[in-house]
Amino acid sequence: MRPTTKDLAIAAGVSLATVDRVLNDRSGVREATVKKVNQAIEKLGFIRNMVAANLARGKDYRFLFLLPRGGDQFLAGVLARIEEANLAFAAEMMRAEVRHIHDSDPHQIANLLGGLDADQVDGVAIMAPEFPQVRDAMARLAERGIATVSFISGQISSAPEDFVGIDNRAAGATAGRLMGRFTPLSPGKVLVVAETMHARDSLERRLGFDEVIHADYPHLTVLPSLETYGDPERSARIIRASFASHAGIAGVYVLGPEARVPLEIVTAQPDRATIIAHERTPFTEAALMSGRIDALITQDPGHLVRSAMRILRARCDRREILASQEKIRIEIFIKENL
Amino acid sequence: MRPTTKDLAIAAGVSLATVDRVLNDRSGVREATVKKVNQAIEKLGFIRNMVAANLARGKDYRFLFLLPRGGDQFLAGVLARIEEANLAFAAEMMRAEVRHIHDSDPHQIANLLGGLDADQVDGVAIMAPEFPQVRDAMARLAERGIATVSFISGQISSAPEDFVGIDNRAAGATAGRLMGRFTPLSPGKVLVVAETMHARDSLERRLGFDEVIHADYPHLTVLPSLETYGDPERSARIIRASFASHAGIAGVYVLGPEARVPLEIVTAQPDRATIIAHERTPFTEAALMSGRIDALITQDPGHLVRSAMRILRARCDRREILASQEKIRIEIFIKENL
DNA sequence: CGATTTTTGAGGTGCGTGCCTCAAAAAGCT
DNA sequence: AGCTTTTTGAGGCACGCACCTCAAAAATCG
Repeated sequence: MRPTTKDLAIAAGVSLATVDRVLNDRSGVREATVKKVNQAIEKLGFIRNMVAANLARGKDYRFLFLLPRGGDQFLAGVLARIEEANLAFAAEMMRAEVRHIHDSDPHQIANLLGGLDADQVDGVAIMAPEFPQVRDAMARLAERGIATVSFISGQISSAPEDFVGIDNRAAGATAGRLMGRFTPLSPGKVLVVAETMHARDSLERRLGFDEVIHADYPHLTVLPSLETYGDPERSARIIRASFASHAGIAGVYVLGPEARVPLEIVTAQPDRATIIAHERTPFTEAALMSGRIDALITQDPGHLVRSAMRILRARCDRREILASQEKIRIEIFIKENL
Repeated sequence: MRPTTKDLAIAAGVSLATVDRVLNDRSGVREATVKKVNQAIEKLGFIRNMVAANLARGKDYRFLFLLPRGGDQFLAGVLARIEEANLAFAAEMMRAEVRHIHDSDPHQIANLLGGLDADQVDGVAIMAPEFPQVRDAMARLAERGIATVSFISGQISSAPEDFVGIDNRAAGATAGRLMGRFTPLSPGKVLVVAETMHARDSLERRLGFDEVIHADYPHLTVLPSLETYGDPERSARIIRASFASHAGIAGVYVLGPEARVPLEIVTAQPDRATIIAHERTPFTEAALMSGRIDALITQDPGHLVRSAMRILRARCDRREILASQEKIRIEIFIKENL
């Protein structure tokens, strides 16, 4: 049987009340007594039953996901997974809500964060571009006892353990490697399509991609990134223009999750280029199955969501996390392992 | 606030005792009353707090992993993950033990299963080859109220929801696709190395591999599988012999987790063949990083272990699982996304 | 209809912990 | 030493549920 607080009290030679004070680090306990209790914890291998603790406290964990308002399919998937996680984690007294933000309005985001109260929210997962205001607001949340993690797009300041998402440089490098190995050894050009290169994620992916191509596939020339700004028409126009002005495009790397327009244009070309895109959505999935996309570099939205919630929860409980479980993998999908 | 059993009792117009009888399906309640309570559950959206229930019951979940005695690095990784999971799941009152079996002795396995008692063990995850005796023993466990899942190597009889592991045909197909795309378009031969082709896993991987190669890469010839029987010397001998008698070996597919010997021989050849292997171990990882292996097809041991435990737990609680969380992915690793 | 059997209710105790109160003990100070 | 302040202890109630007992109510049967 696992030792309980009662056993602990006896072993430490103190009362239950004192054990309780130490465990929940309340004030009014001498250093020496704290030490006695901690030694007893060591000796007994006491593991606190957080489940009973939360029951007693009547506590449930309320988390907030701050996500961009944008409506791409990847984000829709994340939302769906949050709903799912709410069901799965209901038994553990955790629930998450979503609040949408304008990801180009740091002021609004900072305001929202500033308005959060520790007895309404226990933790926040934030997906937002980097702004000093946001970073500061996050720091102030921490001071008020609200746990935070950066979600998917990491704030540069955030420590690795506060970031839930993939290493985008490595993801780009992965795309680069596949591009190199999937295209013929003869000289060719590679098109890179992004929504915007102002986002750090895109920059990092591009960086990783270029590194690999330059180092190991010098016969490939990576063209300057095309920015669609999320506008399908502009997107179609600039991609068509690229094909018109460049002969021998052997590959296309789509940096973001919106691959529809690039795909249409590319597949309409006489010579079929290798296409590598990011994120698994109903669209990219279908394209992969039908052979229009050659490989997908993804991160699992379900894992992202659950991991964020588990990490926030661990922070609330001042617990260590199980690193191996929370490491988000850069997944490679081809038709066969979808 | 979530409704409690007390709310349920009021809503159903019965007493707490009756609610309790229904929830834990004890006898002595009329059909009509059961129905009333269930309707109230629906209406209130009552979710039973299993955490409090288990606290009250003083219950903890004891699971058993039955694993082959064999000592490959992949299995060692699984063992390590079980230890890890024991820490992570301690808070949820679950723990797992490992018992080793001779995977060629169905009698021993069936005996072991037959000797298990429902008040010592709540669930069992079994990794064993297919034998009728084992299948029958598993069925009898179920009758005695002990949950079971097949672990990694699926019993053919087991329903998909009782299997924790990957689709090996698809894994083989994935390897086939990568082999096809990673090797030159010129004619070549592909060596397949397995520990034994008597295991269903190996057969399925080979099957999936061949399907893809035959369909899409007819310039590649897949040679008959070489069986090492886990013997390094035999292994070295037959692989060397293959290289001696076949010119133009463009690729090597190592079906199992023991890639050391094949790798040594292959890298010693003048012409470097593409190597694809299974499972992530310290050895294969190092080989991938140094470029001696081109790609790794893996399943995450940590995920396998946790998933098995969550599924067994859900069975015990007669709960649905979150399918998307329990789906084991066929992962592709290259140097860049390791 | 009365006798018997089956259902149901009321209430208690315990699981491991949080959190509160009040009084007692210990420590620190002049 | 006497006083003040800080620590500590004892005990109780609560959380949501399991499980037990005993008696009362309802259904069933002949």
